[in-house]
Amino acid sequence: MSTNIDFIKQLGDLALASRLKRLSEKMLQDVSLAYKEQSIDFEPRWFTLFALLKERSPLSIVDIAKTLGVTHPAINQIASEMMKKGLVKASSDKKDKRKRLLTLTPLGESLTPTLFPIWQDIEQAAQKLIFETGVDLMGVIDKLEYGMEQQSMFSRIQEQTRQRWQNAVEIMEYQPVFRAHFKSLNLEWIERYFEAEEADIRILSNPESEILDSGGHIFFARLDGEILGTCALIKLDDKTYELAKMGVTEAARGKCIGNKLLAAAIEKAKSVGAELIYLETNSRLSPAIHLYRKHGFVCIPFDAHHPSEFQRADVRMQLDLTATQSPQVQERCLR
Amino acid sequence: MSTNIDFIKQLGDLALASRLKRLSEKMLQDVSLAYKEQSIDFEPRWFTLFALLKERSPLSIVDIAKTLGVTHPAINQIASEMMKKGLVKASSDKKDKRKRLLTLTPLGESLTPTLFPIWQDIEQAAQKLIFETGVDLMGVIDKLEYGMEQQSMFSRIQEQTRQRWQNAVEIMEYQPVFRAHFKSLNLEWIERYFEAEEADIRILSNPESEILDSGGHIFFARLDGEILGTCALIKLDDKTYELAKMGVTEAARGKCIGNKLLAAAIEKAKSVGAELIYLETNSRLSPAIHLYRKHGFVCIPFDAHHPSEFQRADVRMQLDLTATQSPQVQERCLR
DNA sequence: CTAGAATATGTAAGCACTTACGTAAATACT
DNA sequence: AGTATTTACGTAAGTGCTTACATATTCTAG
Repeated sequence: MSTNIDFIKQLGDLALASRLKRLSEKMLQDVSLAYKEQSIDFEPRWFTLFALLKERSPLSIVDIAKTLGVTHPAINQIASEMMKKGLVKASSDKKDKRKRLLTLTPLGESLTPTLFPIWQDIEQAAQKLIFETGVDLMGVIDKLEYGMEQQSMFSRIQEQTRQRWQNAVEIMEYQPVFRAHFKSLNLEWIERYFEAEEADIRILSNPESEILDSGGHIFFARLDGEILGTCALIKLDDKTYELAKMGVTEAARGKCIGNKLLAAAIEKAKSVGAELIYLETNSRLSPAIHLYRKHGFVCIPFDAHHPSEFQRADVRMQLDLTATQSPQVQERCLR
Repeated sequence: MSTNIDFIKQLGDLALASRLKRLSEKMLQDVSLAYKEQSIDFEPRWFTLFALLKERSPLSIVDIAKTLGVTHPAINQIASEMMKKGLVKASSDKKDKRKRLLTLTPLGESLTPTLFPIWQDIEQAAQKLIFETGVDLMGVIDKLEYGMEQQSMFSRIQEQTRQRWQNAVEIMEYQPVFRAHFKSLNLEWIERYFEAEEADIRILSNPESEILDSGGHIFFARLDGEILGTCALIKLDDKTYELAKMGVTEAARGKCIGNKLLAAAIEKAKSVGAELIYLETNSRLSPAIHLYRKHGFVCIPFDAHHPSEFQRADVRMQLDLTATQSPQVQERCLR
């Protein structure tokens, strides 16, 4: 029953996991057959536990599970099977009454001379198979395991997704048709966390006169034709701009839209010769503060004698554009 | 919960299957997480079926199972889940009423634009991970699959076992202490399949005078101190020997003991300058005949005018030692 | 020294496959 | 044409793990 797996091959790296699974299942099946053929009453899944107990025992259930990289119920189940066969026995730890310590029974120990030869056969068969591939397969598996330990497959996929989203997001400067978006995107977060103040309404209703006419800029993030985020750069003087009115719609969070908007604003400020970007925010907006930090903004003292235009402001930050950006910050912002 | 898997590594190639299994399980888990994180209602195990139906449909259950290398109940279960979600629909084949043909529903088709991007993310994440190993992993898996298709892991293990047994078997020439073994080993098979004849009793009871004194040889196979098989070489004339009285005890069949005994006998005959080995046997002893064939013996006509000493003889074979042995025969005998 | 957190274990249920087996339809073989 | 075999499929139960949860100890911080 040889199956034609060309289709699976054609799926490429996507089917990696499926193929590895099938491969391992077939191997374990064959090993099981080999035991049966020599009428050895031993299951392949007992092997790691047996080998571990042979080398160091007694060991507690959880210790074993950790060492073998499986969950403790798995060990529990395997151990109870082996106990039924009389290969393993359990005793409770004198010092820690929760622990149940496993050891091989004399019968278990006495099985070794029977098992050892067939293990050698299995190992050599595997070795020859691996040799045919011309690759140090165990080394490759080591590297795969190491790579996944460093960064899980899940996190790697996430990273790809973030990158894709970021590439798809388009940053644009203000156009009159975006006026309504500028207002609604900002009211969304203001009304969610605070209350709209008089200054909010004035600025959001008249972005041209309040921001653009005095030399400021407003940016919009568009994804698949939809405007999902905005932020403004208000000119304070020739060397100083204020970052304000940054908002990303709830549904589009996690797509790094804020990241890209902020990067665009900083880029623009640099290109028009600014030396400092200043901003006011609220301590409750920790994701925003985290984003500012990521881009190099640092907190400055909140001087109560110099009150903000906004009641909600309780944090002030700034970014010194004359300082050379640290490589770490640059790298972070690409994520 | 990073587990310290040094112990597993130490097991080497023996733990290959376990490690592959754990690796694939972790990957599939992470892929499942990635779907969930993007709130995509899709299970990793649907993937191959979905991709296959997308490319070519309709397809019957068994066809799909074969193409994807799993059993048909697996497809049945996956399909019924996907049908519950409205992604797949079934229709019966007009030509063959046994068949149930699967296709994607329009809803299923419409899922593609959602799925495609995340598949790309997964593929690229896998690609990067593989790249870190510095090896063409898919190529290696191809080779492993091909290698196991050529010869299953089971058969490879068997081969190793046979080789090990063969190496452990020790061939010795006659010593007086072996006289009883010579008799019992032969009576075992003679009485099982036939009846001991007068000539049997005479030869088995007096091997020295009947075989050795006239220039013959008797060989014994010993494994772990036990005598498990024997065979004799009777001198007919300076250039011709007869192979006879070959017997391996029932319990030790399958350990290639006969193979090694026969090889030793042929070797001895060559070394004493024989040009032909002749033998008589019975057609019911097909394993023995197969063994003789393996070593290059060929059947010769059974000339009834020239009767055998034994009633049971109905097959005559011979091996021409002057002919150069074909490489195939040589290779076969090493197995 | 004591409440709450952490740890070790057991048990149940779930999951993604498998094997085993039964039925219906198609095909092969006289 | 009629019977035996093969093929397609469904269903039930098994397998070897997992997650989820309950319970008993031990540790730890105030």
